[in-house]
Amino acid sequence: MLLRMSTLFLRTLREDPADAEVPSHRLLVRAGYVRRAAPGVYTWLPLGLAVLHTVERVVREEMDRAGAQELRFPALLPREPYERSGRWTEYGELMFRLRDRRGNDYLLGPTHEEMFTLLVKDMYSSYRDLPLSLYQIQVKYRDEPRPRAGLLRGREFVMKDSYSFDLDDAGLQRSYERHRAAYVRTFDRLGLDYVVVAAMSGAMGGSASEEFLARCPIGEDAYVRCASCDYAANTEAVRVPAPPPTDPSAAPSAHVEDTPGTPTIETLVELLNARDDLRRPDRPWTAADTLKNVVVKLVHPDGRAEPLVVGVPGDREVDLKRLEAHVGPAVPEPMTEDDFAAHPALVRGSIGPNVLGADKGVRYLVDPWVAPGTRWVTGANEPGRHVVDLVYGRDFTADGTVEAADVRDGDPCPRCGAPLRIDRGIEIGHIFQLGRKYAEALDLTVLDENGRQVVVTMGSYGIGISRLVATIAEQTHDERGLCWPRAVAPADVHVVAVGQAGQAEAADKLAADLEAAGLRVLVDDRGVSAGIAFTDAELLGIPTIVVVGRAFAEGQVEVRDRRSGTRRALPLEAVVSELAGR
RNA sequence: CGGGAUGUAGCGCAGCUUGGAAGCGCGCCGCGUUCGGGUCGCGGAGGUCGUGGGUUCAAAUCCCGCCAUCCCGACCA
Repeated sequence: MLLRMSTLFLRTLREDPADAEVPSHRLLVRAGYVRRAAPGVYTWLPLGLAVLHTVERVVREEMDRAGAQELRFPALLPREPYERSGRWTEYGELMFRLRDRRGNDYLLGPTHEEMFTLLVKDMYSSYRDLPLSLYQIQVKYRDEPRPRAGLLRGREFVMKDSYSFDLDDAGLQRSYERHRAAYVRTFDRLGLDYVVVAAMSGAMGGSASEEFLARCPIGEDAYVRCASCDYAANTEAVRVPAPPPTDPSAAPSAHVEDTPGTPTIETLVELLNARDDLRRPDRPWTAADTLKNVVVKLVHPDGRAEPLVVGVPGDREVDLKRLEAHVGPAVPEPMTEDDFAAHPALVRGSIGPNVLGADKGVRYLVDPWVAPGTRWVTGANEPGRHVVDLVYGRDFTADGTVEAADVRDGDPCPRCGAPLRIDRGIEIGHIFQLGRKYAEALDLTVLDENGRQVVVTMGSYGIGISRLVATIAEQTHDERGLCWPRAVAPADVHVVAVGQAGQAEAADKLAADLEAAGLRVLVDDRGVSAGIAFTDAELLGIPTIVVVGRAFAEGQVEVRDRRSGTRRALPLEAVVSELAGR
């Protein structure tokens, strides 16, 4: 492959586009790899498409190696399968819907579990056909409420999705492990810095699930990692270890106290510490001794809304993202003034457990930090009064527990107790053990060796291919521009000619020789000034830059490494063997 | 959906406060010049000032509505 910049469909931009914030987005647009077509929708220009294709190829090779078979569904899908699985409703606004001239409903596929399941149901009916893994690399559509950061969160994006079909749980486990191994190989080959973390299965349903997160400060996912053991989890999926049980009989009976002028946790703690009769003998009161009952509105997919009260320690916030992972597909939202007006029993700022509970019409869940035997100060359901020494399990109970309190840097590891470190990442892959949810809904069964109908168990596995392009750019760029790893660069060598004493001709010949030696070559034959040629070469980010310039008169060229910036002189005739022999 | 900001030439922006002939830089076209880090000079092409209404002799500028985009929070590959 030989690309000449004089004819390549490319225009680099000197300035950052106004709508781009994160580095990968800015650089991919400036370097002429992609262009925005609509919010969250991008056009792939020749160089960008080359990178996309390379990433696809690596993914494809590893999926094939893992024994999965490629096929491809349409992006335009009929309503019916999604109606059957319940997702026509569950997916809500996130789904692009359209109608044909006859008034039939269609959608642009946000994911394809239904289609795969139905296809296998159509074609297979025996346990002898299993196990089976199928995949496709395809464009997905999701009407994201907020597309962001260029390719990182688009409304149209390229995804590799695969599905495994097994007769039993052990088979599913094997298929899952194969996919996991294939993902590790794929992301290693692409040169990514990533972690594998425990995840919630979310809207997909099912049980075990892990995410592959590329470490990156602008990532949208927060995860924790244990400093001492190998525990790692998305913050949504962290399980807080229950505090050691305390002896409730050691606590005095609960008593209501007048606490005027304490609208906030902070003022309440201050007052508790200031009152001689309430002061703790062992240590001062802190916000962590208070129980905060936060009201949220739980909105169900069918539009129904109900209040839900979540009890968390007063020094922590309710993390709506974590909460949602446990109450999905319902979505928790903050309460509005109107919502509070509809529930006069809930006195804002003073909500106590004795008015809560499913039996009283308001569902009440507590975070695991609120464990049996723990002692709390909390609201007494009227302004200016609080209950002290209220013991969970003795004085009040909830309808259940839910992991909802925010996770902090330094929180104990659920496995070994060492402090957790919190960090951010970009979700580049997600693997699920779906189980039988879709197979049951769509009636995918096979006959086992005894001739009995058995429901198939499934796994679902995704890689965000277009997102990977941006993620790699994000992890590898520097202040001068893109800086591709060799495995995904749109070319191997960028040849630049500067000067007029025959350099252009020599560069062109060198480029042709490099191509003949099997390298992918980009040559800057535009005849622009050296400054422009060098700056663009650094912006485009091809790993090796060869300069045919000043030293050409002595038969020398300069070979630069884009990443390290190192430069060395080589005789012109040695370049091909040197670079091709890499 | 809540909060913040922005819409003026292909791109990046000024002009708006205080209404009075649409500007600058980059890019693009032509001629010359220069040639290892965005050379310099001369001459050009290119704009319904997001949109609808209002005020006014006169609106990019003032007022009202709408639309769009970006950023920050709740969703996901």
